[in-house]
Amino acid sequence: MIKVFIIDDHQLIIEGIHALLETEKDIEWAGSAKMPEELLNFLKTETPDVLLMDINLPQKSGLELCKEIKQKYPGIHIIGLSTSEQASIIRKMIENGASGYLLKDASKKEIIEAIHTVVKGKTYVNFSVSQALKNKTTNEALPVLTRREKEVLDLIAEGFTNQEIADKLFLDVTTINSHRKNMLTKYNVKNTAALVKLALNNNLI
Amino acid sequence: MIKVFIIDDHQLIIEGIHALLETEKDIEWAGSAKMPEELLNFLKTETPDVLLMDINLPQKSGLELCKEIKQKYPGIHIIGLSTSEQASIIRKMIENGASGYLLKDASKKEIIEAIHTVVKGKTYVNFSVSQALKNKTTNEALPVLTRREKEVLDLIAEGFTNQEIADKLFLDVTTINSHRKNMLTKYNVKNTAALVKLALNNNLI
DNA sequence: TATATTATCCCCTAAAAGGGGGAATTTAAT
DNA sequence: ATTAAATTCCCCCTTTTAGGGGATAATATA
Repeated sequence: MIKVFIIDDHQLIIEGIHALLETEKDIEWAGSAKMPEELLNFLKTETPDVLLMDINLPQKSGLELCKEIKQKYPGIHIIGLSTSEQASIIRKMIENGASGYLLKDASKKEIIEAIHTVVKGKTYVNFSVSQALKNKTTNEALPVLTRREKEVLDLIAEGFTNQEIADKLFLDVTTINSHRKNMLTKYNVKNTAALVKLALNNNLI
Repeated sequence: MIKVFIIDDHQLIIEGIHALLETEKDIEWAGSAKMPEELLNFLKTETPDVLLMDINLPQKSGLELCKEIKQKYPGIHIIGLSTSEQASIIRKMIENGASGYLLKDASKKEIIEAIHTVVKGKTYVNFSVSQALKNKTTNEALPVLTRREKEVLDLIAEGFTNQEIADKLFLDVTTINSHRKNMLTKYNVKNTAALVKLALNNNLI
């Protein structure tokens, strides 16, 4: 019997997957959690074989949680669950110890296949995901914002001008402008509007 | 028997809800769709009692689809399904003819209750949603983007200048600039960066 | 410690956006 | 049929951003 635990902040998805797996004879429902702490508490007493993990958790990022769990309990096979096809995120999940990655448009068949694959110690990614990984080889992981850049970009997105930001941060206008231009260059976008969109779509701010 | 149809772009959610409802004796699974066209095709031959609709569909906004369905098939009771707690969106769904609204963190109990409620002609919103509606009375509904404004804003967010947008849409630069300025005024934001942020945060684009 | 990155500031010019008006023509809704 | 809303275009002028350079000090990081 494969013991499967799920962490997802949406009750409906938990119950939906529970119902999906219930018909599988070799899969045992270990339980579910909506918050990272619940999961960590659970793991103190019990150890599931497979952990399905939504990577868009509200409090903690799935990436960090994945890393943490894998360090403490290396025996647990983690399958990331998300709507995101971002190659960079998927890669990072795998780097952080996940054994698999499923998009939420996976089918029942795929999720069961994934569970069976990872308990054997193999890695599973479903078709759409592997497509995403292939198609976006060029699409490297996005550059990271430095602390200052994030600070500036936050204020830009709130509608402040370079001058206003400079005043707030007690810096020169040219400094703010440099940061702005650096960000445009490093993310390869044409102007601030596109920068803000990219940043919001990728949870940079 | 209550015939329930679901439209959602995520296969896993479709199958999860399917599995959830399967144990209910008075609920019959009418089918599912991932795209609006599939749904519209289905409705040409059959008529479900309840339509569960994810409002964050990729192609068409749930709001429009809801309106369209209700006009053509007033007998169908629509329940909006979403992760968004935005009062403005929920209100608009109801205005556009939805009989209910469920967050994806609803439980099995709630979804079944919702189905039973709406077929009686009543309106159902789950606890979290009604809380959201109450708490955000101050949070007025955001102005709506007109079709043209949305078109322009999409292009602005992609990084095009007024001139480039004008060329694309075969309009004068001043027209695009007017739209841009109108949007700044109607959403009461200081510049394009803030406009893009607001639009993305509220699913306007 | 040597090297790379980050953060800060400076110059210049051209392009784009923003702020204030106004006005005519379509479209949609009552 | 008559409003109301949306779409289109125009003026003037100022502020802000973008693009091209470059330079120096402060932190990390190997």
